[in-house]
Amino acid sequence: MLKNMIILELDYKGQIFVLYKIIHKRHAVLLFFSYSCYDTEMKEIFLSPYDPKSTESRIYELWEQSGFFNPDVCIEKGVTNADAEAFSIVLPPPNVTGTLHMGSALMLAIEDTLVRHARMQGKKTLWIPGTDSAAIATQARVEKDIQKAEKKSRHDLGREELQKRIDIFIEQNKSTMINQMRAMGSSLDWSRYAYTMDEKRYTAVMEAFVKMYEAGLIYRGNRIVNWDPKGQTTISDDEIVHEERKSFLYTFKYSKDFPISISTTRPETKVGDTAVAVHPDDTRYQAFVGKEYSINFCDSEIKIKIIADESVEKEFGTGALGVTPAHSQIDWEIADRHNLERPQVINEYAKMMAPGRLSGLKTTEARDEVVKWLRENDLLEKEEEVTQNIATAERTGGIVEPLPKLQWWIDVEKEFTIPHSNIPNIKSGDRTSLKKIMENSVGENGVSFVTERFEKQYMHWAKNLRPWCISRQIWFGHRIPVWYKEEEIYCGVNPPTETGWTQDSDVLDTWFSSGLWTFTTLGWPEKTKDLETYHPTTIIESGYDILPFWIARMILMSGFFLGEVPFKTVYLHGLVRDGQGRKISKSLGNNIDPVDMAEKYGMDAVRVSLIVGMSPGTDSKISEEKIRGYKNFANKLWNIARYVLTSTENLTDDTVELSPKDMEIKNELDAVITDVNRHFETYRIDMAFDTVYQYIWHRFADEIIEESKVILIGTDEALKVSRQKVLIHILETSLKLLHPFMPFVTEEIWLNLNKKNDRMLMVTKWPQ
RNA sequence: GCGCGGUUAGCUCAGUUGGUAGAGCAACCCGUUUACACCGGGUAGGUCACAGGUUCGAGUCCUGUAUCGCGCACCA
Repeated sequence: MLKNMIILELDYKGQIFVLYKIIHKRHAVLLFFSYSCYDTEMKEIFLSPYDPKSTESRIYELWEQSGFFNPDVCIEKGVTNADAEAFSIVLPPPNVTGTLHMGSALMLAIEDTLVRHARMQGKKTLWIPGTDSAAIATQARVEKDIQKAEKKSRHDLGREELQKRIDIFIEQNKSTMINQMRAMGSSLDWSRYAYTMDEKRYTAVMEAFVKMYEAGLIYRGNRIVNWDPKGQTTISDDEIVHEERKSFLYTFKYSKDFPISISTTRPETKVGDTAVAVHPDDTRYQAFVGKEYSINFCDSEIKIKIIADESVEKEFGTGALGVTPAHSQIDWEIADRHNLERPQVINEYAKMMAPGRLSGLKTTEARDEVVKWLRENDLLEKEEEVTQNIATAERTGGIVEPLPKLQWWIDVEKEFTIPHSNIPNIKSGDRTSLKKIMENSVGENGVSFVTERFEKQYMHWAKNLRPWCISRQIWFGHRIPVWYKEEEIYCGVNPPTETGWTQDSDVLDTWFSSGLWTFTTLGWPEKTKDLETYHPTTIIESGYDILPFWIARMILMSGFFLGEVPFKTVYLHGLVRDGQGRKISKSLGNNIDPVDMAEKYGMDAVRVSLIVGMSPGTDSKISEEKIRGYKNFANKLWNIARYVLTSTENLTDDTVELSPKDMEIKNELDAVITDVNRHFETYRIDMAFDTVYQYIWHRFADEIIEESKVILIGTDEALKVSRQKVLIHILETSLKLLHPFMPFVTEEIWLNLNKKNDRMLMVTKWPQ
């Protein structure tokens, strides 16, 4: 009778009225009669299709109230042994400026799966939640909002007022973000929540800076930096995106008397030239090496020395390089080797500082002006169109202008004595450097990568490590704990007590504090129990796009401050793309919002859709159809539970031995468990899920249950009871195996299996 | 330029130490008889990018080519 009916329940005067809509081909007939559920054994909840909406928040509340997200509570309540193996993950803190997107949803789904699995295995399991202040992005966002609403710049507001506005903005966004993480079902230990700018973390960052400064690894120096004129700040090499553009390569001479022609794509910088470099072996120019020329170039008096340097390629252009030390990274290094002057000719607003006709022009205008001048003076020899990679700032899109600036740097090559070390090949008390720490931390007994190719990428990056510029000219962030008074410098966690000191106005690169994240979240610089128990963390899980930014910096920082690696394993996931494999972008309008999708299909379906077909390090696809498919799976499971429940109600004697056939079925399930465990060990959770999914749907439901229908109407009592026992066993095991992936629906079924005295599914023992 | 990946069914992807090619979605056909139509049963669909090599045997290992993508560096 119940088949082919859509059941609508109406609660009326304490009775439940049920509307059955009987489907008969295309005709629908409505019947109306009352049906009392209260007296029956069967849980009325199973009469309707699974409804994630009414379930999920209720279940999450139950979990949270139980306290089991906190490993200390698990030990206290006897769920975990006090001496169990530790398993810890720090959540890569999502940016407070945004809402949860599919990328963070994937991250949460993967990590929660790993964490729930570990917890059920009886490990002391800690997953630390956090949010990130994302200094530059946040400040830019708030400034933009203020500019739009009030037509004011940050300078109109002042540092303190801007800070206040940012704080308000962040408070609002933080709760949205945290609620969305909860909606995902994330079993994060909220009692250990950390925010990158909270008091504890702030102090820790200050402490870290001071320690590195005292070790001589942080220094202030005038070097060439990547300056973003649009964002008015320095940026690191990693924040640069190269864009291909068409431009012209000009070949010319500085003056009629100058013996060598040079080529450039940026003629406007040539007023800052102090040398022409040629290769030492280049016979064409050897006679001129060492000569100096004074020239009036486009209204600027310049002095050009001809030098020989190995870095010049004979074959490129004319084989001679005009050296502009102040506005080119390579030229700056050449100037180092040859002790050249470094006049700055472009300022922070990308405008010319040169005298005469170029004075005050934008660089692009100056370029035209210089070319015009060259033509007028008959100095331009060649003009060819070339495609060039131009450096732009990732955040603002501004064209990066290399400039010399006084900034704070971390010296990655400088040697220091490491007091304590667990890093492979580095012993306590050894002389070492940050670069050596980075190179040695990865490999046997150190950090291992789930996807091998990222290890190669990492090593490549570590080998080419350069001085790291850590100061940023913005207002929101961890302020550099350095004070100046005339010629004196003071560096300390607390400001100097006497008057007359002014603090450095810059803040730290956001990756400086992020690098400390695995241990500042565990209480460092204090020697806490958490730090001892959970560090190094078991695994770091994040998108592969931040490998150099974050993973590498954490290894560097943890190595320096703790003498150990920050994590044992690196699991990097790919980008989430749309159903056709395109990048998700605003212009394509192909964004799929995880929270919207969860409203429609349930969070379990969203989580699983993200995990299926995702192998570590490879981009994955998400589409609404896929999510719908897994909603159906949740419902399938729901109905399996309903069937097992109704057909085992009268199970009386559970001492009966299993029939040979049922024994076989049980062994088969054990093989599935082994497979799933093997996949978990290699972090192939996509395959682990697929194994469970295939088993439940196509073996358990399609075959075993179908078979059972015959057995259960039969007359052989022993066979019947045996089968009932096996059905219950398979259902319970399935729920356990599935729980890390689909925590809500499995917990809900578990709670309705009349197992009131048992633990919640999230802390039952994982099948072995 | 240097380094690293991918190329397997119409689409998206698995394929763990070499041993008869797999899944999901889509397509097509059939199914109103009690867990589920948010379902079931079935059908069709592949020179595993190409060329060569190792091997009794290659999607899997080696060499080369094509092509798409990623990372790093940048040529002034």
